[in-house]
Amino acid sequence: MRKPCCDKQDTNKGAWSKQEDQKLIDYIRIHGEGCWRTLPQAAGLLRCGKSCRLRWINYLRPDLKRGNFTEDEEDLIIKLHALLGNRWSLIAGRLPGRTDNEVKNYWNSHLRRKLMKMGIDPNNHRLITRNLLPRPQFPHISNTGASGISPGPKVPVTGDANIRSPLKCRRDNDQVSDAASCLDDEPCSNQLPDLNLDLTISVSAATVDELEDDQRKKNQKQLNKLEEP
DNA sequence: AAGAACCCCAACCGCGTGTAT
DNA sequence: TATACACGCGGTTGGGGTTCT
Repeated sequence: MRKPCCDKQDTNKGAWSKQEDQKLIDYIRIHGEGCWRTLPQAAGLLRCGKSCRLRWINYLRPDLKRGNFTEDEEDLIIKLHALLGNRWSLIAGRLPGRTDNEVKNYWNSHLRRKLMKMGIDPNNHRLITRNLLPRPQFPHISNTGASGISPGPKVPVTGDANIRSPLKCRRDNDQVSDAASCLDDEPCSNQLPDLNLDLTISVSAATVDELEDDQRKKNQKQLNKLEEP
């Protein structure tokens, strides 16, 4: 059995004090990041390593961009979410100065609602059509699966939709946005026209399929590049 | 003014993966 | 090969702040 990451009875929990923050900053300034398990003791902190790591990554890192998300960032998050699903660390990796936690929180508190207001299903980035769609819905797609907000069966994905890092393979039943599978399976007539993933203005419907296919290949290449060490 | 309801976000938790032994 | 450990990820929680009634 796996041991707990730290001796819980000897650690503080909850909000960090300024003194704790300072100790962590000072320690990392001198010794650098890493060895999170031994860091708390070495830095004189009564915290578990995990907690230190999270505090540093999400709050104390000097390169963090604080403040509201710009419209450009919003657009990018939406588009990346359509492509990558709930892979917050991957999405955050493309937003300099933003953390996965920040992006995840922003998605759950703002962007989900914003999309729903616009009549877009945030889970699969399709228009919410309510009986307007003549063609059948895809039976393998769950309405709740991709976001992880509502509990429900996780949908295993196949093919290109399951974009993975060659180094950091996620769980086998990892969740990926249905939009991603949508891109792979067939053209989505009700997909947002401006979600062309190239972050450019949309093009005529006649060429959307072609471009999507082309873009998919480009994106895959880029992702593979970015994932390389 | 006060309590309820809602929202936001920092922090925690459990689990999967990679690596050392 | 098997096991233990460290790390990183995504989902969830809870407390403080804000808005509503």
